[in-house]
Formats: sequence, C-alpha cells, structure tokens
Amino acid sequence: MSSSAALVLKPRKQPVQRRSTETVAVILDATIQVLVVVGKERLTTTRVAQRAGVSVGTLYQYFPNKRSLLQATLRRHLTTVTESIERACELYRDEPLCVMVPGISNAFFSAKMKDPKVSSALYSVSSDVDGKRILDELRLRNTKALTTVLATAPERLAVDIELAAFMLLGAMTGIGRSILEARFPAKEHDKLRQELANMLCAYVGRTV
Amino acid sequence: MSSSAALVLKPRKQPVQRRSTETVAVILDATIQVLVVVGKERLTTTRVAQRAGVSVGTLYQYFPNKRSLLQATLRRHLTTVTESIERACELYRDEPLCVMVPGISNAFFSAKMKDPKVSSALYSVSSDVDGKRILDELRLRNTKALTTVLATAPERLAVDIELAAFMLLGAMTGIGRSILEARFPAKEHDKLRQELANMLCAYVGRTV
DNA sequence: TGATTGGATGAAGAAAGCTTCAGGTTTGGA
DNA sequence: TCCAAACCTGAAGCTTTCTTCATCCAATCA
Repeated sequence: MSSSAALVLKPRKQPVQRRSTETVAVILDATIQVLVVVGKERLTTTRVAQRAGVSVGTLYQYFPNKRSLLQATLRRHLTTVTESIERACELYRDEPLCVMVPGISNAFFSAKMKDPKVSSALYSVSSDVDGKRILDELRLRNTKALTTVLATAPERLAVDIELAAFMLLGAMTGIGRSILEARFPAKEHDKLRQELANMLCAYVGRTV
Repeated sequence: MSSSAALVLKPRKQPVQRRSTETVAVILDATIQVLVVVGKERLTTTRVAQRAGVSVGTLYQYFPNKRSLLQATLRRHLTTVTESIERACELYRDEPLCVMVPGISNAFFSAKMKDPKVSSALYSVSSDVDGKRILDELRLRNTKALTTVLATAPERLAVDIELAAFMLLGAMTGIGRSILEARFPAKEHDKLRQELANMLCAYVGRTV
C-alpha cells in the first residue's frame, strides 16, 4: 500500500447521478479526440479537460491519474473490437471453415477500420506498460472465442486448434495494423478486407 | 526555422576520433538496455548516460535530444531486420514460391526473435510520432524487396504482386509481434516459425 | 424550503527530467 | 614536447505537466 498503490485503476469516485455519468463519457471521448489531433506525446490532462469542457479537477475526480485515463480509453475501444469478434464467433458456430473464417475476419476488419484515425491513434497507448496488460487480457478473450468456434467446424484442422487461433489472430491484427499505419485510403479497404479473408482461408484450408 | 527546428535528426557533432565513435555505440547500447530494463516510460537521458558510463553532457554532444536518441536506437535495430529480409530476397530469387516464401519468412523470424526482449522493448519506441516515420521508411524498403523477388518466381500469383507483398509482410510482422507480446518461451519458437511459413505458403500457393 | 450529498472549479504546489555550458581532460599531429 | 582540437563532465536552470484542495454550485429528499 505504498508507492505502487498508484496503480489503482478504478475511478476514485463512481458516477452516481446522471450528470456525472455523462461527464465521464465526455472525458473519454475528449481523450480520443485529443489523441487523434495532437498525439499521445502532447496529450495533457489539462488539454483533455479543456476539450471535454470541464475543469481538470473534474477529470481527476473520476480518474486517479493520467495513466488510468489513457487505460480506460484504450480499454473501451479495444473492447468493442473484441466484442465484435465474439459476436461473429457466436454467429458462425458449426459453419464450414471457409465460411466461418472469412466471417470472423470481416467482422474484425470492419470493427477495426470503422474509425481508422482512432484505431491508429490508440496504438501509441497500447504500447505502454499498462496498455500491454489490456492487450494481453483481450488477446486471451479473442483466442478463447476463436478456439471455441474453430472446434465446432465440420472439418479437422491440420494443426492444433489453439495454434491455429493464435496464427489467425496474429495475422488479422498484424495486417490490420499495417493497413492503418500505411494509411491506405478507405477506397482500398474492401479489397484488403477480401484479401485478408483469402489469406486466412487458404491457411485453414489445409485440412487433413 | 523556429520551434519545429527541434526535429533535427543528425548528431550535433560527428564522431571524429575513435574514442567518440565508441562512445556513440556505447550510448546506443545503453539505450536499449535501459529500454529493456525499465521501459520507455522511465527511460531518462541521465539513466542512459549512467548506464553507458558517460555523463549526460556527452550524450547531448551526439544526440540533440532524447527523441533523436530513441530514433537512432530504433533505426539501428530495425535496419538489421530489414537487411536480413533483403539478403533473403536476394538469396531466393527465381526459386519457386514454396521455397522462396518460407525462406524469407524464416529469415525475418530469426532476425526478429534473435533477441526477444530487445525487439519487444522497441515496440514502445516505434509507436511514437518519429518512430512511425522510420517504420514507414523501412516498410517501403521491405515491400520493394519482396515485390521484386516475387516477380522472379516461376509461378504466377493469384493477385497483384504488390498486394501479395504487403499481405505477406503484414502477416509476418503481425505474427512476430504477437509472439513477442504473448511472451512465448523460446522453446516454442521453432514450431511457430514453421507455422508462419506454412501460412504464408498456403497463401501464395493459390496460384492461377 | 432547508439540509445533505454529489459534482465542478482552477490557481498553485511540487516533482520530474530535459538540456545547457563553463571549464577540465585526452588525443594526435607537428 | 607542445598545442589545438576533440572530447568529456555534471551541477543547476528551466520548462512542462501532473495533481491537489479549498471553495463554490447543483441536485435530491424530507
């Protein structure tokens, strides 16, 4: 309970009334906006508060420090992507691999590319010490979901299901990141989405 | 030439005598070590200098600011990986895809996994504003090299060569990153390397 | 309507770390 | 050997930004 107690993640005060619940959401949105506009390097709590239209003090009422603010923002974003994957996994249960895999891949792609600037800006947050924990956590959820559906496919995979899930996820996120970082115009996204699905299909197509 | 002049990348002084050339190398090594041990968040120029066994002043003699120090460190590392890819591209020219692609993939993998902690630690640097420029630059080199060899393969690819090169690179780097971030034990690396090659092979195996 | 709790404010304290610079040391050629 | 250039030193200035807290406003309920 000494110095490392600063790692507390929870807001120091839970929103009770409606007003403050909105305030928290506004602050989180502002964080993303500041991140997109000036980047993580020049993001300051004062700037975020300004953008949110509240005072810094208010911000610190719900987030114990800058870190936790960034963490919460990242988590909120990545969680939507993960949920998207989970929904797709649910949806394509029992389907053949050549239907299931593209379906999941496309769901991921759409979620990730919905707002390229936001996804892109958040990469800088995810590479921090705390960001990595969040990534780990969500990677686990994704892997679990994928492993589970893969097991329901009628075909038998050429390799260990867990390994396959890991590879698929790695390729998806990696190619997604590359597309974002290379700043492909939205026009090209459809082609890329399709090609990603093709690659993953080819991979799982190597059935026994 | 006002405030943004701080983006200068070049050392403010070029090493002339042997002594200082060594000093620069020592500082770069120390930077990686500090990065690995305490992470980018807590890396300070003083700490780097200390680790390098020189004074901060010396550090600032060769690097105009902290940014440029980090940039130089990142560039040195990524360049070795890129050169590894380029060598492999040279080596597998004219080979069939099922030889060429695994060859290149393995070369990449080995270079990236040679020192997992270092590769891993540098991810936090690469997501900064300046780091992105370096990534862009090297991504371009990699894409070019890959595109060039792919064109020499006896088979015809099912898609645009540039697109294929991009996808292959994205999958390689993405899976590489996932492996690093998930902290797989070195024992598993061989299996993973093999599986990566398999995936890429399956992808390019879709010949016309 | 008065009391109580929740919510918001923002100037200022405090810490942290980057960067400078005046002065000392080493190198290597003449 | 001697000197000029190259190199190194590190305490301290300076800036930046996080974070606090005393105080005021708003909402809810008896």
